[in-house]
Amino acid sequence: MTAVSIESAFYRGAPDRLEVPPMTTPPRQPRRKAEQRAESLEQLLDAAEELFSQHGFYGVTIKDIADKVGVHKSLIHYYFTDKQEVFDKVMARRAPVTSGRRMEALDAYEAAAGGKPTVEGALRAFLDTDLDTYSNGGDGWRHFGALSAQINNTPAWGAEVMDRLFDPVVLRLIGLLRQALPDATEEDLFWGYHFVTGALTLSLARTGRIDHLSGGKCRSDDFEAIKERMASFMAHGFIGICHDRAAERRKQTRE
Amino acid sequence: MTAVSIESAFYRGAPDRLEVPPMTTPPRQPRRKAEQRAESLEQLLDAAEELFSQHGFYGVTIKDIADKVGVHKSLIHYYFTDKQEVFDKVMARRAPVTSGRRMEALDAYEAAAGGKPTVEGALRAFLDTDLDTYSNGGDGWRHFGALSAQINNTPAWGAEVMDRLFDPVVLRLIGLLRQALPDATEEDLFWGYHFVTGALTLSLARTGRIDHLSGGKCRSDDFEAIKERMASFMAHGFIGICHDRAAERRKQTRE
DNA sequence: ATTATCTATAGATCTATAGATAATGC
DNA sequence: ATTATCTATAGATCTATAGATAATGC
Repeated sequence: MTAVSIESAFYRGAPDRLEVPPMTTPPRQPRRKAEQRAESLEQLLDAAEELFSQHGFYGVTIKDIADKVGVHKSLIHYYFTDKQEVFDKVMARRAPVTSGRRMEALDAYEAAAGGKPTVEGALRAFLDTDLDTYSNGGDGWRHFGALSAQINNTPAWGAEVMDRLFDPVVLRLIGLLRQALPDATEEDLFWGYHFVTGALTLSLARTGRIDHLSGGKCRSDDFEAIKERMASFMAHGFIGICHDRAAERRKQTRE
Repeated sequence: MTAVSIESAFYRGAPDRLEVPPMTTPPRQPRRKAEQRAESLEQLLDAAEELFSQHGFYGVTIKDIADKVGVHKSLIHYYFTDKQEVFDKVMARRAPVTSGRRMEALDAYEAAAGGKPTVEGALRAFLDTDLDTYSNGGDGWRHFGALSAQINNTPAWGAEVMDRLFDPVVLRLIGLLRQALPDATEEDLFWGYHFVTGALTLSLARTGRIDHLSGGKCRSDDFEAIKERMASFMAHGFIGICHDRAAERRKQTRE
C-alpha cells in the first residue's frame, strides 16, 4: 500500500521534467523488504486504531495489537519505541488528512461565494466534507472517527496535540461565519462552534444510541441522514441566537 | 453523609403517622461503624469518580483509588467485589439523580404550558435543569459529568446500561417536542435530539478546548454562558429543519 | 550485510485472596 | 461478636530488552 503511494507520488510529481529522475532508477518491482515493512506497519496501525477506538488507550495492550495482526508482541517494539508512539502514529496518519480536506473545501467555498458566504454554506464545506471522509473511507476511517470522539472528550489523552492540529481549520470556519454574521459577537460564534463540534463528535462515534432510542427509525451509520440535517440545523441555530441576542442587546441599551 | 440522608428520609416519610416508628428507636448519635462505612464508601467512590473521569476505566488501578483516599488497596475488595463494581456504583450514585430532576422539570413544564409547549420551553426544562445540576453540584458532579461524556462516546464501557436509564427522560422530552412541532417527522425529532445531546455531552466534559480556541473569550466552565445560548440555539435548529424539510417535501409532492 | 521476526526472560505491576490486627457493638 | 482495615502473598499479565533465527539485499 505504501509502496503504491510512493510510486503514485513519484509519477504525480512534475511530469514535464522527466529528464531529471530524482533517484538512480525507479525499481521495476517494488522492493520486497520496504514493502514488507510498510505492510507490517500499516497492519499494526490498523489493528491498534480499531482496538484503541473500542477500549481506549489503557484498555489495549501491546500484545492485543500484535495478536490481532498475528505477529509476536516484541515486533511492536521493533517498529515503535512504546505504546504511546503507536497511539501517536495512529493519530498522525489520518488527522492531517481530514484537516487538509476541510481546509481545501473552505477555500473553495470562499472563492465560490464571492465575498458573500452564508452560514449554511460555510458549515456545509466544513461538516459535509468531514462526514464524507468518515463515511466513505472504510473501516479505517470508521475506527479513527470513533477514536477521535473518545479523545475529544478525554483531554488527558493528549487532546491538546489534536487541538493544535485542527485549530487552523476551525478558525478558518469561524472566520467565514463571522463574514456571514457580521452582527454576531465573538462569544456567540465560539459557543455556536462548540455546539456544532459536540454534535459532529457524537456522530463520528456511531454509538448506536439513536438506533435503539428511535426504535430503528434512525441509524448511527446513516451519515446521509446526518448530512441532510446537520448543516441546516446548526445554521438556523447560529442565525437564531445572533438575532435573539442582538434584539436583547438593543432592548437593554434602550432601557 | 449517608447517615444524614437516612435520617432525612426517615423524617420526610409520612409525618402524619408518627405513632408507628419503623425501627426500635431512632439513634440519637449516628452509630459510629455505620458512619465509618458510609464515609469510607463515599470517599472511595469520590476518588474513583475523579480518577475514572480523567483516565477512563482501564487507566485507573485499584491501588490508584486506594492511594488517593489513603487506605490499603485490599480495602477496595472488602467493599466491592472488583473494579467493575466500583465503576458501576460510581455511575449508580448520580445517574438517577439527573434523570429524576429532568423528569420532574419536564412534568412541571408540561403542566405549566397548558397543552401548548414550545420547543425552547421543553429544551430549557431538559437542558437548563441538567446544566444547573452539573454546575452547582461541586467537584463530584463535575467529575461525573466528565466521566459521563467519556462513556457517552465509548459504548464498549457499558453505555447501554446508562442509555436504558436515561431513555425515559429522553423520550419524555421528545414527546413534548412532538407536541410543539406537530409537522415534524420522527426522524427529524430524533436527529435533532442527537445534535442536542452531542453538544450537551461536550459541555459536560469541560475540556478547555473553547478557552484556548477563543483566546480566553469563552470558558468551558462557564455554564451560565451555555445556558444563555444552548436551548435557544437548538430550538432554532429544530424549528428550522422542520420548516425547511416540510417545504422540501411539499415541493417534491408537487413535482 | 542488513532487515524482519521470534524466543527467552527480567522486572514491574495488577488483581484477588487468606488471614492477622485493631477497633466498635451488644 | 462483629466490623473495618492492614499484611503477606500467589498468580497473572504487562512492558521492555537481549539475543537468536530466518529472510532479503548487494
